[in-house]
Amino acid sequence: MELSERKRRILAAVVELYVATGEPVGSKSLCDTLGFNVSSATVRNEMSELSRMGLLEQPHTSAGRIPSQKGYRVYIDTLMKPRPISREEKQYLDSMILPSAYDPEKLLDGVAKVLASMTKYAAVSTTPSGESGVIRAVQLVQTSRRTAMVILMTSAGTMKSRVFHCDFDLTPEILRVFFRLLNDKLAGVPVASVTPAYMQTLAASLGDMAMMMSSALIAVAETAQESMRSDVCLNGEVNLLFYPDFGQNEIRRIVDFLSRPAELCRLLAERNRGLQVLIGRESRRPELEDSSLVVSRYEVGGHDAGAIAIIGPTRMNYGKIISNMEYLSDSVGRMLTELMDLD
Amino acid sequence: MELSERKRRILAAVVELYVATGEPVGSKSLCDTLGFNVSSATVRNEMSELSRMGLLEQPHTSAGRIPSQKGYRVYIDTLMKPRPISREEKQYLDSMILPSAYDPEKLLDGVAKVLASMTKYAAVSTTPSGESGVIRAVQLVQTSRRTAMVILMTSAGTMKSRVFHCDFDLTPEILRVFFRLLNDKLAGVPVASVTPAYMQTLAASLGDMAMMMSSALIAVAETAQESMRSDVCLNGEVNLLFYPDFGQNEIRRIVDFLSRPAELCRLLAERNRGLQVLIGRESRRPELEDSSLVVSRYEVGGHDAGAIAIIGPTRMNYGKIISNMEYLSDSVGRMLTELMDLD
DNA sequence: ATTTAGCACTCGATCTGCCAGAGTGCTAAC
DNA sequence: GTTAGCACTCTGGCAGATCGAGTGCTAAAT
Repeated sequence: MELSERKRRILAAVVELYVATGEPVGSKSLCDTLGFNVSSATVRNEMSELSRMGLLEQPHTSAGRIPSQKGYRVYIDTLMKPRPISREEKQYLDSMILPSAYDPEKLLDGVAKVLASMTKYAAVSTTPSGESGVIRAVQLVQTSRRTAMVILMTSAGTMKSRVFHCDFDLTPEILRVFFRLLNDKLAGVPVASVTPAYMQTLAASLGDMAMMMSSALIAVAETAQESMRSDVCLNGEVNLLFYPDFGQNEIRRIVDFLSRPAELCRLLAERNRGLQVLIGRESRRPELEDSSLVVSRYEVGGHDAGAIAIIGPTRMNYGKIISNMEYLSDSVGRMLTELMDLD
Repeated sequence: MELSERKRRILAAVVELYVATGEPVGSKSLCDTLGFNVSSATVRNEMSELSRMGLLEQPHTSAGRIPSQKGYRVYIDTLMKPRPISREEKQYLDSMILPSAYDPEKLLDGVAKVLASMTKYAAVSTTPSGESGVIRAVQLVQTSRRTAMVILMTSAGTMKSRVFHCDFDLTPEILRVFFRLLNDKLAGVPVASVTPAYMQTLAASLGDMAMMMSSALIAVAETAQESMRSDVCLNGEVNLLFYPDFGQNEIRRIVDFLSRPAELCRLLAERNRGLQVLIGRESRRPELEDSSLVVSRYEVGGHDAGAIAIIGPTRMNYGKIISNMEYLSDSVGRMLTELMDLD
């Protein structure tokens, strides 16, 4: 599997040319573009060997070569020079997400937007999952005469809120008492254990209060449940339309896949920490066999929390994307850690 | 411009057949489908006259007829029988949006989602605009040692929140004092007048407090600013891909238009109350000349607040959509009014 | 032992002409 | 006013011809 220097350069050139133009690369144009001092015939021989090794393939007999999925893999792992992100790019990314850095969901939604508009691919992000977190605090705020808001913060960096109605006028006193009770009972409790059954027993221990505040208790349970869920933010699916790589059918399959948040979430969750590139079938999702996925997990307060990702044609400018996504997922983690005061 | 009963029936049948099949309707198939006791030749004569009146048109000489934009207009205004929404449909719609009825933005986003999935067109909704509202209350909640959340409610049914950081540990006392100050100064003030300049003078009148809480003041100003904005929720753009009515080019123009929230917002804002159908060029947007727009404004607490809309090909099943959208915008209005305790 | 030039071959893309089918408009009869 | 009949028009699909890009192989050159 050792490649000669010349083969390495040829493979890299094929990938880069193909990514740039979208057309199979012939021996002639390869010679022209990369000023090798060899003839097209030599290049042809090399290419033919790369084909035999499974790194290049031909759409049909009399066409040029395109990289195989294995070819892309070798390119990414050993040939591609990582292009460090520039100061301008950093500033651009920061400036796009900073305005929504006041709320985890808004932030991740903003990240998906900027990713989509920057890469021109489809972008996905998941909000921090509070699955393994414990309740840090519950807050109660009156929002009108008979409505109030429950806000539930977890140690995993989530913050969820919900408005509820009462059928009597709320007073600061009532809320204060109930606030004490709630925090006494719930602080430090793993969100995962706040099930309907748990709330039942909690209600029992509250006596009269539980009757009055049943809508509040329901709201608390719902925010707890919701803290465990990762929201999936999807953006820029339409970008995929403009790649000739995808036909009507591929598009349908991909869009259909993207429209299933649960599966998408699972796909992003089965990655390791850090950044990972999945080319075509490597994702083990038949719907994505013609697409590539670049996933980068982010951490909040030192713990793995969520992911950002883009999905595009296998023919993708990996170099540019990887550095940007690494920076972006770092930024997100930092901002959320700060926002949630977890540092 | 009076149409004979037979012409009316023929026009209606052409619209309905064309909407159903997407193919130009010929005299023969018209005769078959609608069991008129006349021959295709007679129908041909009638159709030819409808063409002369500008209600039908022919893609080319030897094709069947399709409705012109004027034809659709006549159909919608005078021929279509409003199909009342069924109990099941109501239940379905309610069940889809109820789970997100705890927050205005979530709700409108949910509405756009259900609209898109139900109609298979692109759906848009705008969150309530607080432009003309006054501040009902400002709430402050501690969310961690050094962070707190500002929540700002307006009489227009908006509720916006923002987390801010302090560089000292917050205490309930500080927050309580600051809460009193804020509400004294801001309750009843039109959100539109809470400009940076206004906050400047407010800060001046707060003395020491203003220094300590400058990040809070900024957060308040930002929530006020944001209360005035309508957020645009967009969903289901990809649905448009699957209509043969649109070619690559039309799709590009439409998607491009949809990606500009400001214009979209303006388009929805220039409508009257209630529901309106805009066929093709009636929207006065060249990008939408091949599409139709169904907009329905909703009210919160008795005042016009926002809109929901769908965008699809001119060839659209208007009857079904109109009744559903009327119900949905009513529901949204009701839910928000209740959520914000404005009834 | 590599590299190169030359050449026959393959295959997709494009263009052409052709034909069938669907639908019309018109005319003349009912 | 309605209908049957007919000539006419236009699209869409299909078959065949041609073009061009690119390959693989062979034999000569370095």
